Formats: sequence, structure tokens, C-alpha cells
Amino acid sequence: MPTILIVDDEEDIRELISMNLLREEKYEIIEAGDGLEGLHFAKKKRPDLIILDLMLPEMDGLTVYQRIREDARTQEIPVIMLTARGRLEEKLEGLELGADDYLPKPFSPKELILRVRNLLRRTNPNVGSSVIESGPFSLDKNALKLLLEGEEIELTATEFKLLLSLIESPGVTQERGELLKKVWGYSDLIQTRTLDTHIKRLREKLGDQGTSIETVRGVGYRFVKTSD
Amino acid sequence: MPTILIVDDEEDIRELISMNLLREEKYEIIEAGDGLEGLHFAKKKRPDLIILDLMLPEMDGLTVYQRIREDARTQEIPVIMLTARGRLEEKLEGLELGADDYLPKPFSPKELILRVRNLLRRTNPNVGSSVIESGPFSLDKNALKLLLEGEEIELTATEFKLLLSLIESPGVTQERGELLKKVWGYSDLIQTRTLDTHIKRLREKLGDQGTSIETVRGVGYRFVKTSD
DNA sequence: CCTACCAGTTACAATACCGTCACACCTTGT
DNA sequence: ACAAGGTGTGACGGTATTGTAACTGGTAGG
Repeated sequence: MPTILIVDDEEDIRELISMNLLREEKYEIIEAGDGLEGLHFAKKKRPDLIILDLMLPEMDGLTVYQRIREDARTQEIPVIMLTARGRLEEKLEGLELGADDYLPKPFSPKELILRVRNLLRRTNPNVGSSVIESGPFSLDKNALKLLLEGEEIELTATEFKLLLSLIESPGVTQERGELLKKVWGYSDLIQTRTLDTHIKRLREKLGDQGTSIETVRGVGYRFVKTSD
Repeated sequence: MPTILIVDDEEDIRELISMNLLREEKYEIIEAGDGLEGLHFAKKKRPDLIILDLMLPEMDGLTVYQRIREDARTQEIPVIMLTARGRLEEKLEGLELGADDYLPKPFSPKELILRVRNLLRRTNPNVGSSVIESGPFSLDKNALKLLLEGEEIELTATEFKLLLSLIESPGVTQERGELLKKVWGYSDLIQTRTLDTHIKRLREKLGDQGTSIETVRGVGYRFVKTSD
């Protein structure tokens, strides 16, 4: 469950954000009322995202931001900046420093939620990305696994690389030499039946969907998207 | 060099964006005047970022966006949406669909540049491009290989998953149980020395940089970014 | 219908990979 | 300084994985 830290000295704003975030998705929310407290939570809890108001008591928001970026423990965390004063120069200053997003108050809660969601999807490797989907296939580049019709299918390293090569360009016929280069690293055109054997093994593991790998006689193989 | 695709039917706007982008950073710019052309370039050139105006001839901007997200070749590419009409509902619709950013016209060119830069910084190094970089390490999720100091280091599937788990959260200590779950799929806390052995094998392969994997006694392991 | 060629399939041997164990070493608290 | 507990290390056997070879089956052109 993603953790989000809200740093703002206005309690009702914190409430507004928190309420809206919790209504839509499953997040864990941490609230801080001033800069020092915010920085402390950031380092201790390492949230997945920080929403930072620039008008803060104790420590200026931009200073808090810089401290977050300086520390190895927190420097990768995306930050959305908020400000009461929607002046362009301030916005540019925040973005210049590397803020991932910048919203002037008053903002639409719905917009904030959507920006939070999109930023987390883009940032958090486990959520959303690094999975290639094509038809009923979900190829997980992190776990080196294939999800097909609800089942987890274990692939060996070679099978994974071969299927990835095919699935990456659906509908495109890949020549034997191309595949041998991509998967096995063979640079010159080698006469081998290895490719055929691995294609067979893949087709077996894919079961019903084994037909997704089509043979193009005299050329190579092709991955086709099934309607399902 | 990052490639950026601009899809907008107003040539002067394309020029404005292009000029400003080129002045600040080293980018390769591709311009498209209508939706079909934009989609064609997106699939053919696979840019690192797409700036997409919603008002387009031939094909509606939101339709273009959806086509981009449907195709395995383009679905990871971040998109910044532009619109002449800064209406909130439209903005929300764009963000709802997963647009990474949304700017109403007229916008400050400076702001656009900064948002492009920040989005690329957030997007490029890790998620999306299938190469995770951290310090001198380049971990290729497609080839299952590690590039370190110019050398290609072959990793076994287990080693790859272990290093990936560590490198994904630099500086964060990962508990033994956590790693055993992520890499081996063990759900319950198992007493095993397997993890230790694989850590050793990884450190051996990393050579000088083997120290990048730190032991946190009683807890687990941690990947640290070296300065180089 | 026949031939040449390409792909599918099966079997098998070599090996890369993996998990466990035993022991040495180091860290930490008393 | 000692004991206890966690970690590093090297060796070893079982096993999954891999590439090759040989055979079978299918397709296209004449």
C-alpha cells in the first residue's frame, strides 16, 4: 500500500486532501503540520510520495524540499508542491528545482488525486509498469514470469527472452537471425535448430495460446495478438 | 539523446515548443501536424516523450492517446497533454486516462520545458526504458544482463531478480523475508542460507563494486549508490 | 507424384545452476 | 574477554536447462 506524506500547516487542507485520497484509493496517509515535522517523517517513514505546501512555519517549503533531495534516503521520492500564491515565478522556481508536479491553490481535489495516482504509477515500479501486456498475455519483466489466463507460468531465462522478443513487436515477423542475435547473442548467421526447439517448448507452455506464435516459412516467427 | 514527439496542428505552436526545448537541452524533436501522422511517428520512432494537443484534425487527441496506450510498443511512453480550452472537466478526463501531465494553453514555454525535463528525469532512468541505472550499474531487463564499467556481466535468472530487487530501492534496507518473498516466492519466514550464498555470488560478479551490497546485520541487505 | 527443403518433434548428454551443509569468521552484548 | 547468534565462504550432489543430432512430418515447385 503506497504511503503518502502531506506537509501543510492548514489542518483543513490536510483533511481535504486526505479525505479525498482515501475515498478513491488505498493509501496510507501521514500528516505533518510544519516543515521540521515533515522532514522528520519523510526520513523516518520514507513515503512513496510527498505533497508539500510551500508556506510553512518553522522551515520554508523550498528548504524542506532541498533537504529531501539532499538525503540519500529520500532523494528518489516524488514531490508535488502546493502553493497559495499561484505566481508563475514561484511555480518555475519549484519546477526548476525538480519538483515532479506543482499545483496552485485553490486546486480541484479530483485533479490532485489523479496527479497523485499517475505519478505513483509512473514512479513505483511495482505498480503498473514493467509488465508487457498483449492480448491474454502479461509478461512481468521484474519477476520473469508469464501470467496467462489467471495462471502463473514459469519461464526459463532463455524462454523469457525469446517470448519477450516476439511479444514486443506484435504482428511483426522476426527473422531467425534476428532472434538468434537478440536472445542468444549470435552475431553471424548460424545454422542451428536451437531456436526451433525453444519455440516448441514455449508453445507447449502457452497451451491453448501456443498458436499465438506463428511460423513464417523461410523467414522466422511472428507473435500474433489473439482477440481474447 | 532523448527524442520528443510534438503532435499539434498549429505550426507556430510546434515551432515555439521546439525552439524552446532545443535552446535549453539536447533533444531530438519530431513534429506531426495531425493525429494519424502523430500515431505513426509514435509507433515508428518510439520517442521518450510525447507532447499531444487534444485539438487535432483527422483523429481526435484523446483517441490518439488511447491508441498509444493500447500498443505494447508505445504504452510506456509518458504523454503531456495540451489543450486550447482550459476547462476543468477536460483536464480531469485527460488525467483520468493516465496522462502524465496536462497543460492548458496558453502556457509558459519555460514551464513546459521544466515539466518535460522533470518527467524525463523521472521516467527515463528507471521505469519505462527497460534499463535500470544506478551509479555505475546498468541493469537491462530485456537482455537480463548487467553492464558495469563497460563490461557485460552475465547474470543467472536468480541473480538478476535478486540484484533487481536491491537496486530498485537504492539505500533502502530490504529484510531477508522480503527478499526471499520477492525473488524466491517464499511466503513464510524460512530459515535458509540460500540468500547469503546468492549475495556472495553476486558480490563476486560485481568485483570492485561488490561493496555496493551492504549487509544490515539482523535485518537484511541494502544496495548503496556509489559516487561514481 | 516426386523431390528438395524447411520446420516439428523426440531423445539425450553436457553443463550451468541451485540449495544445503559444515565450518570459519565477525559482530554484538554482557 | 567470552559467549551467542548472525554472516561469509567453499564444497558438493541433485536437478533443471540447454544445444545438438537424428528422425519425422509437412509444404511448395516442377
